[in-house]
Amino acid sequence: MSKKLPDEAPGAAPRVRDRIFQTARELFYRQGIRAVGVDAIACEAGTNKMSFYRSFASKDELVAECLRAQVGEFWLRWDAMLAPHAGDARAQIEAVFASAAAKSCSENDCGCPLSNAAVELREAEHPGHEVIREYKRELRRRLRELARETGAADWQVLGDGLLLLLEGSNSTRLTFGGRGSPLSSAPELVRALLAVYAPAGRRKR
Amino acid sequence: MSKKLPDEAPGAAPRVRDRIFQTARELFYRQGIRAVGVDAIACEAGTNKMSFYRSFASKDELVAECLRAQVGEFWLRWDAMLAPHAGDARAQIEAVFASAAAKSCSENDCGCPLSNAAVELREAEHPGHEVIREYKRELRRRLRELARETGAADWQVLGDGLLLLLEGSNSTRLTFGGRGSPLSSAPELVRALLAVYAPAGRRKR
DNA sequence: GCGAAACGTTACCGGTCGGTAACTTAAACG
DNA sequence: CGTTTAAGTTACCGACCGGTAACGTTTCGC
Repeated sequence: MSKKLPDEAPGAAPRVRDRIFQTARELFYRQGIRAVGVDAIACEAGTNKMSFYRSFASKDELVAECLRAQVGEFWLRWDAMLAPHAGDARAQIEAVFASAAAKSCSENDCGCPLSNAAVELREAEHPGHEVIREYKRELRRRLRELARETGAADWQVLGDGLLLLLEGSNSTRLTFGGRGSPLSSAPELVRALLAVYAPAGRRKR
Repeated sequence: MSKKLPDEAPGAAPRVRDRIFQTARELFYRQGIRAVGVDAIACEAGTNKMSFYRSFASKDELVAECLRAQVGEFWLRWDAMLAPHAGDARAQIEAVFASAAAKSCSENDCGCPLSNAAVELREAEHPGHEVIREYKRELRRRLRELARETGAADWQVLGDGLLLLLEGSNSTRLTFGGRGSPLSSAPELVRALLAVYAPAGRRKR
């Protein structure tokens, strides 16, 4: 606490660890986790492998930490996205899918980094597994909660439907292009599901 | 054509190339493409690396051929699955999702091998890319065709909805367990979408 | 100024990667 | 029989993998 951290100075070079971390997140997301070695990460971050291992115990630990950071930032954006429509679950759901559609339509989007990591990391003992698993469970929980707040009787099914549409949008992103892809239909499909499962359009409480 | 092929004899050892091919497909699917080396494939197939390269030009070519075989077998199963309900697009759609749900609920299922390959193979020049791309386009085309045959006015959107639900089911398979997973709700969600987009329940022609 | 972190540099380790050369063995064929 | 073909065997290649040891250099707090 008494340490003076010369970080956060605008224009100043960030600490090596942070540079490595951000570089790794970018490379992992764009090229895939298994396709990027620690040498490439360190080099791209403007340092070398030795400095890498001074900041991270292993590549697997770095991967897990990248995934944790991804989850944390995602929920921050999630909360900020739902806040303007507090109390209106229907609007919140539509905001989620509008945001997902917008992000996916942008160039250079590679889908959900957590889902992609689940495909790449198949060894059962990888430290990233728990991160992915916990994230997906939480995502399902939140979507079901939103579905419940719409007043839908079958809110579990509706929530799972939202989850499947969201995951499907992420999954198709790598093969279908941004515009004209099936995920541009997602917002309309969400409204269709809402029309079936929460037909009254009644707001929470 | 004058060659006598001593293959297909029941109980006889298949040709080396076929053994390698089937072994590779299994290992690629279970452990991931990048996680399996040609040495492991050859060894698991009961032969060695040299025999591998006598049958396949490179690992990338083997991967592409595995993906092509997967696509071919998938459409064979697809056609066989739809045949009993010829002329009834609604029943055909439900058959597709019932089959997908059944397969996903089984143990050891790892989702769609083509979607997984799309995540693992990010180099733009990989020969497997075209296979994946063509398969996904064809899948979308067929689902939209089925949607159109239900008489739905917005059959493009309905078809894309079916695609997203299917891809979402595949994507969630690696993180959520077989039973009680969101994909068990998929058949019910399909009926909901059909109720919205093809409410008359009218059959083709 | 001084000690102590933080960081850069070089070399190295064993292992595995995809891929190849050269040689041997065995079986199928006429 | 001899020839051809498929297949097994061994050794090897350069490159890269994740990870480490040892040693300089810079920078910062005190």
